[in-house]
Amino acid sequence: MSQTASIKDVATHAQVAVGTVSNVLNYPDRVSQRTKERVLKSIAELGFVRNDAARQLRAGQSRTIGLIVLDVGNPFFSSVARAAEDAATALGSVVLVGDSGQDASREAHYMDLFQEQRVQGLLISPVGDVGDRIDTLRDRGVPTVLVDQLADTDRCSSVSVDDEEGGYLAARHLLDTGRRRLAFVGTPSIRQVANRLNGAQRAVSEIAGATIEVLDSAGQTVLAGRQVGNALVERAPAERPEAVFCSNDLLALGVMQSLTMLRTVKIPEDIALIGYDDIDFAVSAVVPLSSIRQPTEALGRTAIELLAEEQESGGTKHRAVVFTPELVVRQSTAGADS
Amino acid sequence: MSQTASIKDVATHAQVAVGTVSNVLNYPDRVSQRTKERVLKSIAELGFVRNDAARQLRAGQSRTIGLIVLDVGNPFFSSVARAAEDAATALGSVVLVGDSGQDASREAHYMDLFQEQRVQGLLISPVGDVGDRIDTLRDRGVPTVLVDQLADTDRCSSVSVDDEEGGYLAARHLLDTGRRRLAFVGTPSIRQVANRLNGAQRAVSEIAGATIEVLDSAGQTVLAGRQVGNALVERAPAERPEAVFCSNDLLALGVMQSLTMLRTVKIPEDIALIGYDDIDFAVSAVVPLSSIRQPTEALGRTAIELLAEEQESGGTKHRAVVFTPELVVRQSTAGADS
DNA sequence: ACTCGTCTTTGAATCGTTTCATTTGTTACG
DNA sequence: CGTAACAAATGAAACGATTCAAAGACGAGT
Repeated sequence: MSQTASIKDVATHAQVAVGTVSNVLNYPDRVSQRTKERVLKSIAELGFVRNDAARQLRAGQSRTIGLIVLDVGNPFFSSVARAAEDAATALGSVVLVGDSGQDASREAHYMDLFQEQRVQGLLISPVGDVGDRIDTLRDRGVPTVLVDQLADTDRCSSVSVDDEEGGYLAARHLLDTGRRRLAFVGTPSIRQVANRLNGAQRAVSEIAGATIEVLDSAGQTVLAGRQVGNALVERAPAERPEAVFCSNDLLALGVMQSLTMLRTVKIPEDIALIGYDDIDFAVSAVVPLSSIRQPTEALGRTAIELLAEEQESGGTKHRAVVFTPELVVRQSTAGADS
Repeated sequence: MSQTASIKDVATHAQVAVGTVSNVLNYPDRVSQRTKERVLKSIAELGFVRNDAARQLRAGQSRTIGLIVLDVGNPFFSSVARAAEDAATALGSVVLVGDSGQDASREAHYMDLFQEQRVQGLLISPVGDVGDRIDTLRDRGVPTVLVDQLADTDRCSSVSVDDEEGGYLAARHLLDTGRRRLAFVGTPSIRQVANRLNGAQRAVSEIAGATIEVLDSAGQTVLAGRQVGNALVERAPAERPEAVFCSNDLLALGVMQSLTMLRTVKIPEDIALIGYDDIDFAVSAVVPLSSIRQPTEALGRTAIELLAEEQESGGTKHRAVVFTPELVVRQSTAGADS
C-alpha cells in the first residue's frame, strides 16, 4: 500500500478483468450492480487513483488548456485567468497558467512545454511575434486563441479589447478637461501598448496645439512607473507635462508614488494622471486613479468559448471578438478647465 | 505532417531504431556524430515534439509540482507563486498553480487532480484540515510542504511566517501610538488569521485598559473590507474603535475606501489602520498603509528547497522553517500620542 | 586469422490506461 | 429442447516514450 495501485491491482483484488474496472470508471451503466460494488470497494481499499499520464497517452489528448500571460502579478491578468479557469472547469478541463514575464524566451519555453503536454488548446497573450508558431500549432491540431490582441481571422481566433479606442478615450478625456501637453508612459514595443498610444495620438491630432511625448518605461510594473515618475520630478516644472497617460494602472500607481512623495507636484492640479485596466487598487490610491476599464471576466470566459468553437470546427473557423473599453473618471483627472 | 509525429516516425524517416532516437534525445554522447545529425534532421523535418504523457508513464513520475493557494488574485500569493516557479524552473520542474479560493471542496478537487497527475510534490496553503490527506500522500511517495502554515515536523515540512508575532507587532504598534480601543477584522476560521488575532490579543492583554473587538469579515478581499468599513461608518462615533487591524492588506484597503468615502472619519486621526502582507499597493493607498511585511520570495524559494529535501530523504525527514515578519510604519498609523 | 575490448545500434519489454471484438451467461420464446 | 436476443465480462492490442540486454562493427594487438 506504500506505492500507488494500478488498475491491474484493482482487477486482481476484485477478481475481475482490467477492462471491467475501466468500465466501472468510465461507463458505469455497462457494469452490473454487483460487480460495480465489488470493484468500488477494492478501489477504496487499495486507494487507487487514476494515472492521468496513461489515460492521456491512450486518449492522445489531455484535458488541459494552456494559458500564457504577460504577468500573473498584474491583477488584469489574474482576473482574466480566474475567469478562464472557471469557464474551463465547467467544461471539465483544467487551465495551466504560464507567466512569460514579457520575455519572449520564457514565452517560447512555455509554448514548448504545453506542446509536449499535448494541451487541448492554447490561450496566449503574446510578447513576440508568434504568428508562425500558431500556424504550426493549428496544423498539429492545437487550436490557439489570442487573448488581449486582435488576430487575423484567417489564422486564429481572438478576444481583445479595442486598445486604440481605449487610448483615444483616455487622451480625449485629458484634453476635454483642458490639458494640452500630454505624456504617454509605457513600452510601445508591446502591441497593445502601441495601439493605446495610437489612439491617444489620434485624439491629440484632433485638437490644435495639443502635443504628446512618449516616455518609454522599463516594463509595466509599479517599479518601472516609479522610475519614470522620478525622472519627471527632476525636470524643471515648466518642462513637465500637464497630464500623463500610463499604459496600465501599475505604472500609473508607480508614477503617482514618485510624484506625491515630493510635495511640490500635485495631482490632479499640476499633473493629471490616468491609467489603464481599472484594477481594484485604482480606487484606493492616494489620489483615486482615473482609468480605462476592460471587461476581464468576459475576456477570460469568451476565450474558453472560442477555444471550444475551434475544437468543434477542427480549427477551421476563427472568430475575433472585440470588447469596448470604458472610461472611469476619478479624482486623479479632476477638472482643470472650469 | 498535419498530425504529430512520434518517435517511431522519426526512426523510420532517419532509418534508425527507435532506441537510437531516444538516445539522441536523452544520451547524446552514446550516439555517433553521423547518426545524431541524421536523426536531428529528421526531427526538424517532421516537427517532432516529445509526448510528455508517454514519457511520464514510463518514468512513473512527472516533472511537475503542484501549488495550491488560497487566492491567486492576492499579491501575497502571486508573489510566493512566482518565487516558487523560478526556483522550480532552476531544477527543471514546472509549477502548476491551483486556486482554492478558500473553498475546501475546490482544494480537495485540486488535490485529486494533482494526485492523478502524479506530481513530484505538493505545496499547499490549506483551507481545511488536510493532515490526513497529507499522510496518505506521503505514504504514496508524494512529499508535501505546507506553505504559510506551521506543520508538525513528524508529519511534513513547512515554511511559514510567525503569524502570532506579526499580530503582536501590529497590535503593539497601535497601542504604542496611544490607541486603546482596537478592532480586529478578518476571518478567524482561517488558522493564519486566528494566529494573528492571538498575537494581537496578547499585546492587548499586556496593557491595562486596552480592549480589542473582533469583526468577522466575509472573506479576505477588498470587497469584504468595504462591507466591514461601511458597518463601522454607520456606528455612532463614540462606538467606533480607535484603531483597526486587518488580517490582510486587501481588507485594509477596502476598509480604507469605506472610511474615506465618508469625509467624517479621518485616517489616522480618528481611526488608525494597519494591514498585513505589505503588498505593493499598500504604499500607494489614499493614506499610505502601515503593514506587516512577510518575506514572500523567501517563502516560495524555501518551499521548493524543502520539497527537494523531502524527495532526497524519501519523505522521512521533515523541517519547519519559520520566518519573522517585520513592521512597516506608514501614514495610516501616524502618532496620536505626542 | 583470431581474439579482445570499445563504441554503436538494435528491438523487445514495459509503464497504466482505454477500446473493442469476442466469449460467456441468462432469459424468453417457439 | 433449441436458439435467438441481449447483457455482462473478458483480455489482447494500442498509445509513445525509455530502458537494457544483446548483437554488430571496428580497430588493435598477437
